[in-house]
Amino acid sequence: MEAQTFSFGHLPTFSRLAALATLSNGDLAKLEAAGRSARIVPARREVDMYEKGVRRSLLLMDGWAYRMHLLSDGRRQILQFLLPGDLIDNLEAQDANGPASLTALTDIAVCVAPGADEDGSGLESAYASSRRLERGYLFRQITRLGRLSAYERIVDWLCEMHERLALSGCCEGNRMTIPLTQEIIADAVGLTSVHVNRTLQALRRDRLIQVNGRTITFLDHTTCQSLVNRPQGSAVLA
Amino acid sequence: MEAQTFSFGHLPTFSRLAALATLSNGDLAKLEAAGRSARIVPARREVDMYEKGVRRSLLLMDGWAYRMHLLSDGRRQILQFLLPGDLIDNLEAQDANGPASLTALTDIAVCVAPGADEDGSGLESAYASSRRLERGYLFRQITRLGRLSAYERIVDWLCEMHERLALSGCCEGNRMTIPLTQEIIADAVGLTSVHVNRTLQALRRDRLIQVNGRTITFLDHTTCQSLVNRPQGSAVLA
DNA sequence: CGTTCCTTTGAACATAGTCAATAAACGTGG
DNA sequence: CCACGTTTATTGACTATGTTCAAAGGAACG
Repeated sequence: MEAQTFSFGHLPTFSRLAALATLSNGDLAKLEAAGRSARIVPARREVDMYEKGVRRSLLLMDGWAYRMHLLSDGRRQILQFLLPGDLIDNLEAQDANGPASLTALTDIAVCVAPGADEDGSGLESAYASSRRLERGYLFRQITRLGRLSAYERIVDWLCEMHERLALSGCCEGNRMTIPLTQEIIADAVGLTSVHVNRTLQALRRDRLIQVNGRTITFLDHTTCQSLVNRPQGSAVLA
Repeated sequence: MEAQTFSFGHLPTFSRLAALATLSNGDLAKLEAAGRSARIVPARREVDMYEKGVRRSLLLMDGWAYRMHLLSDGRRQILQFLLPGDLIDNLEAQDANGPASLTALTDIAVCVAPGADEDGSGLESAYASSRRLERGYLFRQITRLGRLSAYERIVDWLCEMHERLALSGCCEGNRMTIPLTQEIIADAVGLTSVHVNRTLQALRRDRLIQVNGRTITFLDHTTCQSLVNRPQGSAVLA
C-alpha cells in the first residue's frame, strides 16, 4: 500500500479509466492531482463516505474493499468487492434496506474522484462506463447466487475477478492475487467456508485452477469461461 | 392498461416521484406532457430501449416489467421487477455479463423521462433518489438470494413489493395485487416453482398472509417485517 | 515457540430440487 | 353459458446439494 511511491502510469485507476474512455491531458492532470491527495484507510476499517465532500464519488487508487450486509443473527452477505481502480459511488445513508457498509479489506488508498468541468469530457464518460459496468456486475452477482451451483458460482466469480483485475492491469496473464480468505469468498458467493474449500479442491482436481497461497492461476481459462452458462439472447418468458 | 384515461394525479409515476422529491409546477407540467406521449408495450414483449432517444431513461407510467438473465441451458434469473411509477435507466448494450433484457410482464405504458433544464431541479432530485433506491434493492436482492432461507426469501420479497407499491400508491393498506405466477416468483427468488408453492402454503398456515387469486393480504405485516433479518449496524468482519 | 487464524477433513443432517401425476383456474370459441 | 384446451397450482416420493458440528493439521506472525 504505497500509492505515493507508485509511478502514476501504473496506478490501477489510471489503467482502468483510460480503458473505459479516452482521457484528455486535462483529465490526466486532474487524476494525478487527485491521486496526490489520496488518503490511506487501513485494512478492516470502515470507509466513511461522508468525511470528505459528501456528494462526490471516490476513486479506489489501490487496495481492495467490500460492501456488505450484516444480518442481525450474524449471517453476512458481501454485496460487491471494490478493486483497485474502481469508482466508488456515494450511497446516501437513507437506505430502506439497511446499511450497506463499505469496509477496507486491505489497506487502501482513496481519493475524491475529480469532477469534469465540461460535460461530455473523457472523465465523465469513464465514470459513466464504470457505473454501467458496476450495475452489470450486480446483475451478475444476482444470477450467480440465484441460479448457479456452488461449483459454477466459484468459477464464475473467479472469472469475474480476473476480468475486472485485468481491466486495471492488476493481474499477469492467467495469474491473479486475491487477498481473501475462504470465509470471505464464502460470504461473497453465498456458501459456507467449508463448502468453498471443498469446491476449490474440486476445481484443482479438475485441473481448472492452481492455488498458491493467495495467488490463483487459471490452468484452463477457456473452459472456465465456457463452463459458466452465460446469459443468452432475449429473455421473454416461454 | 389505460394510462390515457387515468386522471393524472393518480398515476403511479406522479405519486412516486412526488414522494421522492418536491416537484415544481414546471416539473409537473413536464411529467404530464411526457405522460401524454406514453407508448403501450403489450405483455410479454421486450422493451426496446433504443427505439426512442437513446440516452434518455424511461418512466414506467403503468404496468409491470422485469429484467432477466436467461442462461443457455434454460435457467432463468429475474434480476429486478419494474413497478408502476419506476424510473427505467438505460442500460447500454455493451454488457460483458450477457444481455439483461427488459420485458413487459403486463401491458405497460412507458414514456421518455423528461429532463430537467436547470440542475438541482425537483425532477433530477427525484431521479437521483430513484436510482439510489434501485441500487439498494439490488443489494437487497443479493442478500436475499445469498443468505436467506426459502421462507425468509419469500417474506422479504413480499415486504419489498409492498413497500415499493405503497410508494407509488399501488396498494390498499395491507393488500396488494401482484400479476405474477408462482413460476415467475420462483425465478425472482431463486427457487423452483414447486418450492415457492410449498412455502406460500407455509406462510398461509402460519397466518402471515392470505392469498386470493393474484391478491395478497398481509395478515401480520409486523411479524413479516421483523421476521426478515434486516442488515444491522456496521459491517466490519470479525 | 506459542498463539492465532486459516484450511482441511469426516459424518450426520436439512433444505430445496426433481420428476411425475392430478386438480384447479382461466380463456376461448361455439 | 358450457365444453375444451391450456396454463397454473398442488401433491407425493425420492434425490441431491450444500450445511452443521467438531476436530485436526498448517501457516503466518510476533
